[in-house]
Amino acid sequence: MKDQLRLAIRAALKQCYTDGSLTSGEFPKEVQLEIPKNSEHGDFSTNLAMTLAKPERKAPRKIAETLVAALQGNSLCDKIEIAGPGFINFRLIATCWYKVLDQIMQQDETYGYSQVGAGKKIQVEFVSANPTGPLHIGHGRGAVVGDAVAAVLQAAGFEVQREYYINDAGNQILTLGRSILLRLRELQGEIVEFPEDGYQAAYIVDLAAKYRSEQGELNDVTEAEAIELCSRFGIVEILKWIEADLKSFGIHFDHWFSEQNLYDQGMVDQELLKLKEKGLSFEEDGALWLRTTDYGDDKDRVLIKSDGSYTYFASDVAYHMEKFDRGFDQVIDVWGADHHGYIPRMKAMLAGLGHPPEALEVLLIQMVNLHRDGQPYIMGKRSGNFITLKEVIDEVGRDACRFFFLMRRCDSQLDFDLELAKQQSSDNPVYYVQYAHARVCSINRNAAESGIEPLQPGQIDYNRLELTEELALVKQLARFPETVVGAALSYEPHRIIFYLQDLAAQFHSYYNRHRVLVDDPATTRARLCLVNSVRIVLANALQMLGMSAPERM
RNA sequence: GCGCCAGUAGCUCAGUUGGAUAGAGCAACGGACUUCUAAUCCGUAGGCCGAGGGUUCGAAUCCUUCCUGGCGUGCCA
Repeated sequence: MKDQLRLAIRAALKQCYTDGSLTSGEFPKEVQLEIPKNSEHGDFSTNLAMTLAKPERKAPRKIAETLVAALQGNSLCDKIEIAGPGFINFRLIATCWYKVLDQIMQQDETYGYSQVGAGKKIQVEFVSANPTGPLHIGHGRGAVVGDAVAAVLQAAGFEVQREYYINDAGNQILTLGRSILLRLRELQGEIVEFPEDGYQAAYIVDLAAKYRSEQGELNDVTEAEAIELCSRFGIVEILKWIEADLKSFGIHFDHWFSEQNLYDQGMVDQELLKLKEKGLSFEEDGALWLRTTDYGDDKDRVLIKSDGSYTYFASDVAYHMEKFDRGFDQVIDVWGADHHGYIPRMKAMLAGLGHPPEALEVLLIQMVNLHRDGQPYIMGKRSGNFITLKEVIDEVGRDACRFFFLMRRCDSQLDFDLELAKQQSSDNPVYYVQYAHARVCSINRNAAESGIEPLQPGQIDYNRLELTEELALVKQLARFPETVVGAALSYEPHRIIFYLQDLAAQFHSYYNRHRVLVDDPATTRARLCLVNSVRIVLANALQMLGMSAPERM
């Protein structure tokens, strides 16, 4: 709809240039069309005349008049007006809008999906929590946002890969193995001193017990081998937990990428060599450094420490180079906001190796503050009230959980109230949206009971939809595809959540004011078509974001 | 000190990437179930968009200087 109008405006502008009524020959890269907040200003509005004021050296309103004259007689609009400082406001013919309903009924579960990203490969790497413990609430937000970003991109036609990077190398893995081993020795009756920097949590004891019952005791191996065995066992078990949690959230990854594998394949050394050959790295104080300050970082960064071990940055360099080798046009990393200091060095590394820094987009996920009944819920790792993601999902349910995580822009902090999220009341926006869907389904059941036949394309008389609320609903439905595209291109899935709430509100209001099933069959059919279009859009949006669209509530 | 993010109604937040009179949900107050599900709707009230300066036809949005909160600033992960 919008695109058609945009084309018409472009054509009009071109005509003005050829007939000489406008002279600058200036063509904006894109004709800006917006939906005015105030519906009296029409369906769409453009500021074109104002942007042309400077090159044309004429008053905006004069230019607008010229453009409007050229636009007369096109088949889309029934009213074109000049307003304010030079806006051109368009009101489309109602029958134009009603075509959207045909489109929705016809496309059904594919309505809202597009091909704007066709041919582009994007990778979204998210969660990537260390396999040293269960996922917590903060991981949950990153998981849902990452998954939703991926889903929205897919809906816009991009080829998307979801990837989980497993940090299964390095110090914390040693600590994990050591911690399990010590607990295992305890179970074997030894008295051990548990170090401060070990993992204290109870699940380590569980892992030790499981090791003991499945693998037996560890007596005839060296310390190093024992730690190694425990680490590997722990990683596998914990990854099983993580995968199960994510699965209960409806999230699955296309690819699990092991850091250790990067080392085993020699890729880290290979990439470090490349950096050296390009003269980007240097040795100092017995360590190997990357000169990231050449590309805007405020400090150079260590790749290999003076004791010969690698930093995480070293494997991250190799990992990201490997991502681009796989042919992605865009790589998205979803990180906790506390890692933001890492971005400059990553971008510097990419620039040094000849990749445009924009090819990596880092989405920072701000903190989640847990609340219960309005009171902050303090989580100490030491204290007993540490709450895992699994417990949250079990308590509030998958749909509510996902909805709450998507309700905010990801770079603003999120207050998550456990009581509110599980409340099945009007305070809870999840049910508000789902209820709208269930209501349409209920109308359909009633329609079927009273013998109304299923809708046939072509037998619907849209002129029966003459109420202003009905036209407004149709316009809202027409906005869904562009909302999805906008959410995809800006990596902002929360836009769809707000769209859903707006649509549900409009529907509930309409439902309360007017009956769908009325005496007149033609009106009934037209209204059934309208509310079912609402149902389809609600279902598509919910489904896209991994939530259910219940038929009854 | 430096860097990143945020600051919009009493609370939690949107604001279509610079557009017209700044919006929604809670909370408050007053109404609507004999009618397709009241997990709903209708109405009232609520604002110096943190503060100052700048850019222009036009700023919550862009540039700048401050103020407040969070996070970061390791040869930690």
